[in-house]
Amino acid sequence: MGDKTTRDCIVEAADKLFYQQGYERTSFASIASVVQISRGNFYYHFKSKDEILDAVIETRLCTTRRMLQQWEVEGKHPVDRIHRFIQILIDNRLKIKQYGCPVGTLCSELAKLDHGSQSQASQLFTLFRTWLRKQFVQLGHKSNADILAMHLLARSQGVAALANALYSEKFIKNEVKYMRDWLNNYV
Amino acid sequence: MGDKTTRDCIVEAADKLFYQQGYERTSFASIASVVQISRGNFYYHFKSKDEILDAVIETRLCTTRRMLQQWEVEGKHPVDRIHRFIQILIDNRLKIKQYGCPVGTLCSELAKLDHGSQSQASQLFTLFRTWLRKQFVQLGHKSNADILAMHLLARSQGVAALANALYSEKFIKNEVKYMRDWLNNYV
DNA sequence: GACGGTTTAGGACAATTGTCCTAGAATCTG
DNA sequence: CAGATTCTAGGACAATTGTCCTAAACCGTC
Repeated sequence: MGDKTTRDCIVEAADKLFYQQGYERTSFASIASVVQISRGNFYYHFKSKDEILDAVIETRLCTTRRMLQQWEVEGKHPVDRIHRFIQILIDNRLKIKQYGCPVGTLCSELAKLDHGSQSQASQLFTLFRTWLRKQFVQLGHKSNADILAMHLLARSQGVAALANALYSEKFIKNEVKYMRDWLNNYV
Repeated sequence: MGDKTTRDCIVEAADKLFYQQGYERTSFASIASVVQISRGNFYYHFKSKDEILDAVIETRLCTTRRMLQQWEVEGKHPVDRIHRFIQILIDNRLKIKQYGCPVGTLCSELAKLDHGSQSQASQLFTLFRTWLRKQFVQLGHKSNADILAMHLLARSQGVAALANALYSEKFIKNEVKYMRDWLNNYV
């Protein structure tokens, strides 16, 4: 476990399991067996299961913010940065075809559970939305930058959803090529 | 309940609840309270909960097949028929923003549960895929008809997923307009 | 009205769930 | 070393889950 605190280990394991099995499906027992702590020990670190979910979302928000910031540094041109966004579909294609998009599937599950952390989870989308919009604005699309950002976000969501349902890697590659062409023709 | 059999009532209620709350979340008790039968009575009609799921999927497959057949009759031109497909996003926009796409969310949940009926559920997608492909073939796109079918399917999935996550009706309308333009420019 | 198959109600079952409690171990502080 | 604080283990708790069982109600047929 290294030098990470028990709390961090719980959040890390929960993050992974929530993605792979879903939030509700993941029990305290299954997290405990991964982290190797007793079931009763959770309640020293978290008051409830919902609180673990909040911590997981918070972690994901931080990670995503950092990632987007990093992309901002690496990509010289806005087009390069948007291409970097599209690239995550390729990079994560194995996990996507198996578990779908971590953001999309979590939001979908929480919506069905009518869970209170729903709006927090959707902030993950907002992060990408705002970031993409910024890039499109820099490309001169002031009036419809948000439309374009949402469009690209939806496209990637659709790719993830279908690739997961049909368990197809090839489809991801097809669509990514399509998206790249779209982007290059648009700017 | 009319003259429908108890079995039909169970499947109907389960269908609705599976969509609104998810498969795992929906308990026998909650179905029972809708159909107004005792919990123990289920096992006369179904051997297990999985069997109810199978029946629900089977029903959805039948309904979808009928609907696609109907569209085939109503739409004179293949383009009209594809537009009819896009139109479901508008027709079901209220439910979509609240619960997502019934096909997409079910497949996503079953994938996470690693459920045996996963492939059955994804047949729902295949139904649309085959139907759309057929329309594109009739439009003369022989070599990439399947690519186009999958593309449109993914677009609609993405719209549903995002509209659900951000609870936005307006976004659906935006994207539908976009999809219609795409279709008209393509053919 | 008596019979036999179909359908139903309601409770029992073990397992699992999230939650809570308490006693003890570990760690830090003086 | 003594004491206080932080952390942990493990069991108890009620509630809920899917499943199963049995007896009674229903219903058409003789």
